[in-house]
Amino acid sequence: MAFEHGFLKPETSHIRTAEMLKAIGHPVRLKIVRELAERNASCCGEMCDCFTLSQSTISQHLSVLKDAGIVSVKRQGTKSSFSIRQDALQALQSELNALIEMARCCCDD
Amino acid sequence: MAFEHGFLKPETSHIRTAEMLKAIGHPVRLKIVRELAERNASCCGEMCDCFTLSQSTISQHLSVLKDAGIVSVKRQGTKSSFSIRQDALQALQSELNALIEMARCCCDD
DNA sequence: TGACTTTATCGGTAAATGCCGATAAAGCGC
DNA sequence: GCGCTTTATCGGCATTTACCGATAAAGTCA
Repeated sequence: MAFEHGFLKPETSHIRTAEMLKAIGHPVRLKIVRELAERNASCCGEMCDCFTLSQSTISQHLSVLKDAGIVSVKRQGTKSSFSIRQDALQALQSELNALIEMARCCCDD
Repeated sequence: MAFEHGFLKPETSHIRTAEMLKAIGHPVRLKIVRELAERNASCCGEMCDCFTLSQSTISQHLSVLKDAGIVSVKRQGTKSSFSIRQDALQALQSELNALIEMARCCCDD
């Protein structure tokens, strides 16, 4: 659902970007992303250990991150292995860089 | 309410970061930020011209961005002049950089 | 097959969000 | 003071979000 296709209309990519930012714009999900970045990959149960929230809640947060394209999932046995999508973070990074560059050009500091 | 004090507990700054990301994680607000980055500064009325939304809606979006510390406001006559806070964007940038760096270290690409 | 582990999904609820029109507030110029 | 312009705030509404417990689904292994 996210990032499958290489081509996006500007406006669509704009919405995609907002979706990604929104996904990591929640304390729990931001922490999940950090935890994932610190390990190679992790499963839902492991993530649950980092929080006092219920398993279903964590699973749903992971699902939001997946739908936004921030993480990818791979089934391994009974577990689901989640890992960061670097391309997603880099897309956000270039978006931010562009904003900062634009702001630097025309906004007196 | 945002960024006034230099010292923040790690967890607090974590929440702040999420708040900023959430603020720009909305298509309208992301576009507002882009518009502001392209100009030096702008007022609410000018922003309204970029959208088909009502004035009160745009005003509220600007307020969200202000509360999150993404933009600053300066009253000028009857108008409010909004402009990007580069320090905020840069804070997000370094957050993202840190994440990408962590992911690069331990996540096989 | 059946017990077990792990994750996803369902149903429900309280709170937050996004939007609007109407109105208030603040600052001009006459 | 009185209009005028611009912005902020209020009340209300529909939708979304975040959370939970319960349950279903998928996989492993004896």
